[in-house]
Amino acid sequence: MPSSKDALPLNELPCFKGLDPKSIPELIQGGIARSTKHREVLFRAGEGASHFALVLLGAYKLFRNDLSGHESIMHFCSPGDPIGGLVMLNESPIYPVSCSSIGPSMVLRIPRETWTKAWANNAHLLRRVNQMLYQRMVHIQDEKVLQRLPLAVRVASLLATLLERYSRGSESVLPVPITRQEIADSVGATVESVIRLMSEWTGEGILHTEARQIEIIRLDRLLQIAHGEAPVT
Amino acid sequence: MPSSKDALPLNELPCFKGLDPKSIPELIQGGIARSTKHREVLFRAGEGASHFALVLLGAYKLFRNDLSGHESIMHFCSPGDPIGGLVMLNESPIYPVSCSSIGPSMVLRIPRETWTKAWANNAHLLRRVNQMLYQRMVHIQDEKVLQRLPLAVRVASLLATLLERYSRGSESVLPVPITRQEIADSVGATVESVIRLMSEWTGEGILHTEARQIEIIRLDRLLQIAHGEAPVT
DNA sequence: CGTAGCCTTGAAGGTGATCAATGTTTGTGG
DNA sequence: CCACAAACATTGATCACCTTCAAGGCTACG
Repeated sequence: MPSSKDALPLNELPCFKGLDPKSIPELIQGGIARSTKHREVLFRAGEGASHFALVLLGAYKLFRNDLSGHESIMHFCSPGDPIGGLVMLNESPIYPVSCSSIGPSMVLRIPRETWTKAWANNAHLLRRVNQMLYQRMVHIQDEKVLQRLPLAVRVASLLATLLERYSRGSESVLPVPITRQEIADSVGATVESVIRLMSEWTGEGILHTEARQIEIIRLDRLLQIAHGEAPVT
Repeated sequence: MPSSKDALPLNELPCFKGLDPKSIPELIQGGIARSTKHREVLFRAGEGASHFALVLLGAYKLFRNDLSGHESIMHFCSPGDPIGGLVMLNESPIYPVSCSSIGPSMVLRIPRETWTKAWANNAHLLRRVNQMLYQRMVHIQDEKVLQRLPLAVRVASLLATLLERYSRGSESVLPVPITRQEIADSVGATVESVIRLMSEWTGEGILHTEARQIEIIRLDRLLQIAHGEAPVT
């Protein structure tokens, strides 16, 4: 067992919160902490799902490729997020999405066996998983509602959401090195379009990018744009 | 208790399949079958979720409205689908979507109490619900992947999916009166664009519409379009 | 028989895609 | 530590797809 497991406050992860700490070892039995480098692939859509995982550090993206190979990003995972927890329910589970890390990251990789043994019959845990799934669902629905709105609205929404979810405290810098390509893949647009928008916003002092770290200087204005109240330029 | 409840083979609904038939009455305690007319609203996004429901007959759409009031359709529900089952897990649940019927339909409306009493601690049922939720998630992800592809691909995909999901047997007519506006709201486009496409397809003998019933004559060609293999016109 | 909901068609215009070229940063191996 | 490659960022020109706006027709139903 890797020592890192003890070092991390597992019982503070959202899906374990409130549980009897003594029951946790059972839930992560066979779990191995795995570090991944930037852009390293954890698994690919279509592979058999032999493990699920909990994000410990960094960030991961869940995505799929369309016919022409373009990536479509479904979700950005931050510490505490379960990965592949939902697919475990199936008999012969197959990952519906691919997963790769953004920046150096770490997951706790837990064999499916542990799921069937310790999770599948624990109503409390199942409700927890359900709830996280529900939130992810609402989130993806939020994005769908935005589908018809102008690109500026979608990008502004994404950035605001990421800032809210990722940043601890009142930090205004996204702690994850997200590229403009990834932003484009997430909102369903091209890099060029995203760049044009963000360049404009940088010029207006709303954003600032340094070493791939995106700083949101004027969250208020970004939210205005996200809500379609942007003053006509 | 309405007599219709006994008339319907509840134990054949996907979420009850395989359960001990004797346990079912407990699961639908307080449930009332409710008929709804075409376009009747079952609940609105933002309302407190006092009930969940199972679709018995007909169809329902789950949707949300964007800033400017446009509808965005998240899901079409067919018989057996649970409605609002996921949101039940929250403390003070609030519907994340609105729901209205398409054509005359019927649901079994079950009070939240029954959920907390009979469902919340039943691991088997929770897994079932989880699984249906999972499928809905995969489906909405499928749609997101299509987001960047041409409208023709998205509409063709939707029609093919609906046919597959809704039609019993090898029927080629969608048994639900879906309007072009609803198709547009589902794929994130305007009515006019959808009409132009479908008119063209009707001209080519792929589709046929009569009394708002859409018949898919050449599923093979529709699938070609959906897969981006459409011969250049 | 009139209204409401749905379908249709046309013309004009814009948002964002595509293509192409170039600059910049990061990472890697000799 | 330098050189080279790979990944990322940027800018401009052109063009297509789809939206928007407008007007009119069809069908169902109270």
